[in-house]
Parts: sequence; C-alpha cells; structure tokens
Amino acid sequence: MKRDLDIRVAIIEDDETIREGYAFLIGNTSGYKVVGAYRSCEEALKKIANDDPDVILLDVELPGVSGVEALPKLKKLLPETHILILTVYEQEMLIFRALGNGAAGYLTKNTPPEKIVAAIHEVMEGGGPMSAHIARMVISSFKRNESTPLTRRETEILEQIATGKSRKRIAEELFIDLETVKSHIKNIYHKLDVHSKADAIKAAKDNKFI
Amino acid sequence: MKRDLDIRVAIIEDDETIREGYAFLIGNTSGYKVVGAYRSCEEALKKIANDDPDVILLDVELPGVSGVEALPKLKKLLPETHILILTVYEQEMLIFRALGNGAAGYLTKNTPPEKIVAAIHEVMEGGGPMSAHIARMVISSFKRNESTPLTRRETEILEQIATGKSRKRIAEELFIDLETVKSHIKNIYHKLDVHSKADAIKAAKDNKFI
DNA sequence: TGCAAATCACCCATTACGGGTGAACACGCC
DNA sequence: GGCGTGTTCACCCGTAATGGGTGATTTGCA
Repeated sequence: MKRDLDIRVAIIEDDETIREGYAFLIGNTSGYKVVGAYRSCEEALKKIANDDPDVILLDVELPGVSGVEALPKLKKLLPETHILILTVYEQEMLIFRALGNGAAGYLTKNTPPEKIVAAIHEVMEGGGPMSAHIARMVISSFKRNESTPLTRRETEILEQIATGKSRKRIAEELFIDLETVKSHIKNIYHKLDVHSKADAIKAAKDNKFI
Repeated sequence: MKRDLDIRVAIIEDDETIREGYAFLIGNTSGYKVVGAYRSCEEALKKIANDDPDVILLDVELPGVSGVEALPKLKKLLPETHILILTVYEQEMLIFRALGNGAAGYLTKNTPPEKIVAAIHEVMEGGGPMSAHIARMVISSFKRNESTPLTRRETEILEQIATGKSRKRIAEELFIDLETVKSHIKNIYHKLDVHSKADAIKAAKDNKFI
C-alpha cells in the first residue's frame, strides 16, 4: 500500500508559520515525508484519509473543532495511524483527555525540531514520546499519598468498596466476617469525616489514599 | 548541605558488574558524583541517609527486600530524593506499583549509558524519564476503548456508579428521574451481561469502557 | 507493657438494589 | 415516511445493603 519506505506524516495546525515550519523540517529529513498539512480539523477530516499517514501531528488548540474532539474521529478514520499531540498548554485535564482519546504521545511546542523528528520515529517503534514535564505529570497521577491516615486494611477495604462490591462480598473475598468489614468502614468514615460510600471514595481519591 | 554542585547519585543493584559499570559511568561524567553503591535494600536503608543523594538508581529485582517494597521506605527516609527504577522486566503490574510508590522514572536495563545519565539530569529538571516501551504502556493505560457498546449516557451513568453514588443521587445530579437512571442501569447490565454493580464496573474497567 | 490494628458481636431504622414490563418522544438515516 | 436507537419516565415486586451506636477480644510491634 505504501508507495515507499518513508514515514508518512500529516500535520494539523492552524498557525501557518508553525505548520510550514514543521512541514519544511520533516520534509527535509531523510526517511520522512509530509503527505498532508491542514489548517483545521474539519478540513483534515475530509481529506486526510487519502493521505494514508503513519503519523499525525495534531495541535489541540484549534479554532472550530478542537484537537481533542477530533481525536476519536481521526482514530476511527485511520485506526492504524499514530497521533502525536502538539500544544503550548500543560493542563492536566487536557493531557488525560487526549491520552484517553487515543493520542500516542504528547509534546509541548517548545520541543526542539530534532526532538519532534525523534518523537515521530519513537512512536513508529512502539514508544510513547512525551515532553519531560508532561511525563512527570503523568507519573504523578499514579503516585499514592504516603501520609494516608488509613491503615493497610482500611485502604484495602476502601479499594474494594470503590469497585462497587458489597460489604458481604468483600467479607467473603478477604475471609473475614461481615461485622469486621462494617467495623473498618465505620473507622474509615470517621477518619475521612464522611457519611457515605460515595463521599469516602471521593475523599480518598482526591487525596490519593487509594 | 550539599558539598558541591555535582548531582549526587546512589546506586542499589545486586549485580556487581552492573553496579560497578554504572558507578564508573556516572563517576566519570562531569557534573555527577556517585555517593553510594549498595548490593541490597537492607544495606542501603541502613546507610543511604548519610549519602544525601539527589537521585537513587534502584533495581527492582533484588534478592531479599525487593525494589518496589523498599520504595516507600526510601521515600520516607529521603523525601526529596528522586528515585529512578532500573529493570529488565516490563510487566504492567510492576510498573504501576513502582510509580504508585513514588518512583520518578522507569528505565529498562537495555538503556544506553548516555541515556541513563540524561535521565538523571531530566529527573533533576522536573521530568519523568521512561524507556520508550514503558511510556507506551503508561499511555495505553489511559486509553479508552472506542468500540464500547454503551451509549454516551450509559457510560456517564456507569462512571457515576463507579464513584459509589446511589441511583437517587445520580438522578439528582444529572437532573433526571430515578426511574430513568434505573432504566439506563438495566440496559447497561443487559449489554455487559452482568447482574450487579460490582460486575458491571469490573467488566467496564476491564474493557476500558470507563 | 501498652497502644494501634484487626477482629467479631448485636442492636436499630432506612435506603438501595435487581428485575419485569411497558410507553412516550426526539433524532437521524435510508 | 417509517424504522431504529437513544433518552426519558412509570409502576410493580421482594431482597439485600447501608449507616450508625456501643462494646469486646486478640495480635503484633515498639
């Protein structure tokens, strides 16, 4: 299907200077080829399927249909294509929405040109290129709060509650009595100063206790 | 406190050849200094506090106390120190446990020496260095399944259920009737072929529908 | 030896849950 | 124009789960 061995790159970016800059950079790197460049998602969604790109560089802050909104549509149109996000913003919500919608990498626009080319290569090799600060935020999102007021057992039980299991089922799976589970839950509620499952789960997640 | 401007690195690694190799590499790079090298976590936990390291390179597959187990203890001992995981394994469970326990980065042992030094630098600058394949796995963990059988509304309601909220509360927050929520839940259960909250949440999470 | 953690017990009233059946209305698609 | 899908709401049923009070025992680590 591919017409040669070059990595086929498409660019979706509204700023002409930046778009042309990327196109020039990538087009002049051996092994890479620009097969499409668009100023909007609407335009790209109509024509990009014909470009058969391996990688799409996607700006998230576009006028009209934003990059994150277009992501699922691009993925549906080109399921095998890797999509790299390019942005000036480093907002957590935006990052996690983009990654949840199928982005294969996330780069900030201060990324030096040679690193962008390296990222395209990396994503083709099964990697997940991210700018340093983005990577740190992603890693942080996994990190638990080490100064939890909950004991080991309480944390374990709250995790089970957060999966929707009933106290009875939790008791059975942990080989303890239902009364013991109730007792732990009462202690959890006191420590977190809440009066319901939902509030306990929210408080614990907000504070990264679970 | 710091005796000079070098980045202070400690190494915990049982294989002597590898340990010495890293020590030699880092010690001979200007701007870096090896302040400790240990063959086990037990040994490291006793003495490492005196080294006052900026970064610790930590092997996860150690005899005795494993790297992941030692992570919380090291973090408690040296809260300001960045810990970089070094491993041959790329198991998801190990990666997410390590990141959840406070690791600042995750490198595989096939990482070339100059990249290890770069990773130490990157972590000092607020980055989160990861090997390419690890980064892809981390990113994948965020990705939703685009071919969900659930509708938009059903997904929304299942997400609410997964936070532990009651149907009544969900109805209030979405400004719809309790009966409507019940109706959606019945449809969700049918689609996922389950008969309880817990099973629905599990099925949806396993398939990345939520 | 003492304190925290984990275990179990019995009390109470209220609410939530799972399932069946049916129906109205809006929207897009052929 | 009609058909399917998605969203909304209604009324039925019985069982199970929840939140809270009070108190007691045992185990393990410091």
